Amino acid sequence: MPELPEVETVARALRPLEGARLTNFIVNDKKVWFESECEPEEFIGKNLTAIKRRGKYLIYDFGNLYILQHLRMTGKMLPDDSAIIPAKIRSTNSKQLRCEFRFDRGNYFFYDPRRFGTLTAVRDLAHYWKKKKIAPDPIEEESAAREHFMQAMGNTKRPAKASLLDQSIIAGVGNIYADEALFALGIHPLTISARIKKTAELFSLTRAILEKAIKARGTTVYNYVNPDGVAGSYALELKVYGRTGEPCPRCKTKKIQRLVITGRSSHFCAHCQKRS
DNA sequence: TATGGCCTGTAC
DNA sequence: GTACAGGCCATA
Repeated sequence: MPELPEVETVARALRPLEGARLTNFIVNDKKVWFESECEPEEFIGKNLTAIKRRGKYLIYDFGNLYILQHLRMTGKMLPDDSAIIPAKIRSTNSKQLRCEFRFDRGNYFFYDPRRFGTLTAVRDLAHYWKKKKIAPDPIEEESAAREHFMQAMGNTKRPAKASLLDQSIIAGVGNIYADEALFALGIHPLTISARIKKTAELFSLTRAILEKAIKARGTTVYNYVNPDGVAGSYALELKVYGRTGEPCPRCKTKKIQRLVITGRSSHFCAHCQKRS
């Protein structure tokens, strides 16, 4: 479920592990160890010096050697005694418990029912972001991210919705916050990106929505995401996402519509969000 | 640039 | 049973 605010919430919850030593590291699902520059065993015995984030990636900094974790749709980091992990999964050595981090300060499972999540070991972060075309983080590197966004948006004819989901244009935005940002500014999701006049405002508003969602500890739609088992509350703030058929909260006349754009569902108000 | 595939679970 | 799910990658 995680977009930037959810990943940030996870990073904050795991931050007490900074300074801890990784005493063991058990990979249960080989598929999780993706495009890595070394074997998992290389991390055993190392100190976790910092936990950072860029876009939707969690960064475990082991000092010139990093693990990048992507939670994709259903990935969660949970303490090994978490009640969120079903007993069935626990007792069958399911691959859904993708791996286990054992720190001298506590053990964590990477629990991921759909098994889309990944762990990637890298030595050179900057090189990795460049290779994967991940834009600067809109929260951590605001001005660089804004500059990049302005330039990239002016350069593409793709629909606004597709651009907001494109991590090479803005990092960390997924389907929920993309729909919310376009609604907040009254931009139709099919508007050609380069034709948007309020590009600067779109960046600022998207950033503001992400910040507000971080304060709410993220959005929880189907189940819990946070390592402490507490649900995020931003779902209460959603204006259009998942509200197909409900009256628009702004004009209160038209109903929220659903439209598939580049394979993903978009939610919007045809009255408040006109194509320019 | 758009499409299918990866996986499993849940809602209808 | 069918449709759908917050993301990304490989492929055409």
